[in-house]
Amino acid sequence: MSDPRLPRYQQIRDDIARKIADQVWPLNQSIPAESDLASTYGVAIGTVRQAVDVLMAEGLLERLQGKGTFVRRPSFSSSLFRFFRHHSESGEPIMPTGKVLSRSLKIPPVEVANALAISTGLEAIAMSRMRLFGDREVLKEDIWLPKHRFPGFLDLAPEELEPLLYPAYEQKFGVLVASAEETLMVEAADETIASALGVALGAPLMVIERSAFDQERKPVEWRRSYGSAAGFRYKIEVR
Amino acid sequence: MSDPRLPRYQQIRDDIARKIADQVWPLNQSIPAESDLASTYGVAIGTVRQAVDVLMAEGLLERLQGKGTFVRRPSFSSSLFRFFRHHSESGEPIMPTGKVLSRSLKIPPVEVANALAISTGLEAIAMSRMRLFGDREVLKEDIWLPKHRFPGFLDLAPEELEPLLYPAYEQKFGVLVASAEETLMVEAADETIASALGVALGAPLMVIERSAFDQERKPVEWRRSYGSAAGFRYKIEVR
DNA sequence: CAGTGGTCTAGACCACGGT
DNA sequence: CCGTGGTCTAGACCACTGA
Repeated sequence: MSDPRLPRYQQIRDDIARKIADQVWPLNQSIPAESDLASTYGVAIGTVRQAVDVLMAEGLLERLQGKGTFVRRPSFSSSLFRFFRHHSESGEPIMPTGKVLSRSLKIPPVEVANALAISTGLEAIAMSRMRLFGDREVLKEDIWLPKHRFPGFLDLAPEELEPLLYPAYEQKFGVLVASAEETLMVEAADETIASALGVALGAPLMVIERSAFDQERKPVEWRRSYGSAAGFRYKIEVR
Repeated sequence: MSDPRLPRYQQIRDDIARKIADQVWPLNQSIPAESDLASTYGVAIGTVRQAVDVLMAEGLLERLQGKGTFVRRPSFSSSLFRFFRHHSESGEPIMPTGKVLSRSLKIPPVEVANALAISTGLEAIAMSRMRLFGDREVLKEDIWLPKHRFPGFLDLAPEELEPLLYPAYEQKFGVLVASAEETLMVEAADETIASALGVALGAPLMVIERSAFDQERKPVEWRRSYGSAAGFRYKIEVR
């Protein structure tokens, strides 16, 4: 299974997590009943429940009494789009889309290399991207990826990276973004950003730096997003 | 105990939570061993562990193997000061202080009454406050409290509300802030705010609206904070 | 109704901390 | 060494879901 020095329930957690990652148990489907798992793993049912508890806390599983235990994806991705809400005429939030402008290998700035936990001076994948609400350009993004986690990334067709990146990370490279840190600040628009977003030079910009992590909390992406501060709303639950 | 229709472990959770609130088991001290609790409550040890699991997830208890289970306070209050970081010359973050400018009873706007879950048209406690880093005024705050949770609030000496409000809420009124929702947006400074904070008229302001909740998720405070967007940094962990 | 997760029992032994 | 929490067992019965 995994490291045999770990507690049984951790080993079982790892095994279930792998089966989910390998889509042996696909998204939104139920996994075997806890009593079945207990007998296949040869442990008491309480031990299986401990493993499932951990996976529930991680957002990979959801228990529904009387129905079963279901594979879920952290609702995370939706929560990453809390900001820059633009509403349709009917008042519903619009799902933002993304359009990749360029991709290349570059040596990242030191702070990016640190954020990605790669040695300074080594190349990484650099990507420039525009986020759209409908046909309105609302967000310009500079994105960096550690190239060892994304082999062949530059060879992908642009369509494979649209409309959203995180599903592509998961399906093409098995990289699941499970958590992130965001830092928000306000800056004045310089000329390139102003023209890209169609705001006045010097207009207040909301700038969001995000470090994204996988489930082992290893960094898998760093990005910096720029958007007009007008109409910006960022809602967050604290603790 | 509490509602006898609830599962035993929930009743035990409530009883432990009450003993913590009443300081029968004070902050940073250990509570009785799980085996002791099991015999006093007359349940199996696993049931006590379930109750403690819940309280751990809520941040009220911390287990230390070999030592015991200790009463903690959600590290929350510190996390509320992530924003507007100003650094001393040595680079250490400075703890902000607060100075209450005025307190009175007023009828709050509808959206505040809703946020506090009180009937519209009823009076609430209104408070104006300035936040300081050292002797620099960096944040102006308008705060609303439901008066039934804070009897005698207007009679407190101002010193009892300084430097921080949440410890005063807890010690004087037994109101523990356990979670909050914050919404961030950027606005232009009007004349009163501009002069209060010493920024130019129309300068970009970071505006933070916060609804604070107790452990039953009942609203206990609503506030709106204004600060200059220059130098603003807000760091948040997502999911 | 059968099958699922939710609660609970009454033990056992292990790992860690401090005396 | 003892006392703490951490892991694990092998059952039991309850509550909910859907056929």
